[in-house]
Amino acid sequence: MDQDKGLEQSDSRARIMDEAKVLFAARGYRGLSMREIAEAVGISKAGIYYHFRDKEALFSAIAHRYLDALSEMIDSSEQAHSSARRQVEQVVRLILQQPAEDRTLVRLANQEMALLSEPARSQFSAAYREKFVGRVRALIAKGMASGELRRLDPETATWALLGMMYPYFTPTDPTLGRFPPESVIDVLLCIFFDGMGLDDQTTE
Amino acid sequence: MDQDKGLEQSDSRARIMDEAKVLFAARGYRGLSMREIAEAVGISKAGIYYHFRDKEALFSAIAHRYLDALSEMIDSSEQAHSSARRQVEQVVRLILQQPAEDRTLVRLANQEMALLSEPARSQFSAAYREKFVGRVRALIAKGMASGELRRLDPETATWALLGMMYPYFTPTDPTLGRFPPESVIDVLLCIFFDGMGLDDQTTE
DNA sequence: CCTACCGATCGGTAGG
DNA sequence: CCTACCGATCGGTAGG
Repeated sequence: MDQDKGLEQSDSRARIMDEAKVLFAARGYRGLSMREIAEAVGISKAGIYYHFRDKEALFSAIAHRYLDALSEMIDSSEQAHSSARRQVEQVVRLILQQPAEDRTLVRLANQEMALLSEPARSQFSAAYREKFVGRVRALIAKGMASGELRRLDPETATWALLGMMYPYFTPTDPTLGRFPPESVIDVLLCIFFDGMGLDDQTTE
Repeated sequence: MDQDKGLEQSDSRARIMDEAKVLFAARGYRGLSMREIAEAVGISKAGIYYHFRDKEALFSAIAHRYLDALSEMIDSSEQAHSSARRQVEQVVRLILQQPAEDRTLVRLANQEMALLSEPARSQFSAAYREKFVGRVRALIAKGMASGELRRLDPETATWALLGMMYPYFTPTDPTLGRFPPESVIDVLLCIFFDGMGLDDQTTE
């Protein structure tokens, strides 16, 4: 009985988060009402407030759960590959190979977080660095230290890499919203590691 | 007299767009009410509806005006430099040297456009390609044709370049929200043109 | 007839 | 978890 209750509660909570995740990704924080989430889940609006203190708590739970998923991708990349460059490459592949509704959470969490309260914002910001950006930065810095990568500012290089993935985090553009094919991922990695330049064009 | 009337109307319209631009950039489309815009401008809410059919028309006008500004940046880059590589470089510099409230419009327009009606969406999407993305793509394609740039997929390369600038289009991150220093712009261009790689790490 | 608005309020819906 | 609601505020519009 107690087990059943526990399972049911967790199940409801997870179902709310799963439904809301997709809807938030498509419509943004303010563009989605609690009523619509309730209808999608098939419960009453008050039912959501039983599992989550308010709209902000629901959104934050989805964002933090996704940070844990990203952190696990970095774990697996670190275990499967030895060189920093391969580890970075694997992280990029794992992120871009996610279904579109998951990929968009990177962008969503960061941008819509500006609409939340200060405690929620700073808490997410800290977790975002600790569980994801800081770890990617550490991989890149390690590659620079070992001589695999050029010694540029690691922070800027990290954001350049993450930025190159951003166009695939938005479902807005019809030609980009779907799964990026393997060839696109290869091109992005190729540009990041080897660049677009051919000749030395330092003079105008 | 007629001149004064005309100037006043244009002035009001421009002032509404300027105030709303900053507020939309900080709070998103749904996060900002017409009442707040009116208060910021110092007129009544009905005054805004005299100049713009509705909220959507106001947002679209801001987005399209910014596309024209981006298009002019490309014009000036094409006139000032001969090589495709330098032209691309100049476009990147002009975009990132804009004040933060202008830079964020790239991201804002694209993402919040999903909340608008289908006609507004498709109209912006077409103008976005015609006036900006398509022209950047053309510069990159020209560089590939002339042998200045590696022959990768031009569309993917364009989005990689624009993506690298995206982290500087969001005021969310405190360490990135402000003006990117010249050195950051240099690092981005360095990575795009020359890449991060040093050794050949094709084996695992 | 025109412009550039204002005070007040409409029908609905938000988060709680 | 539901039904039944609230204070407030939403985008938009009336007559003057």
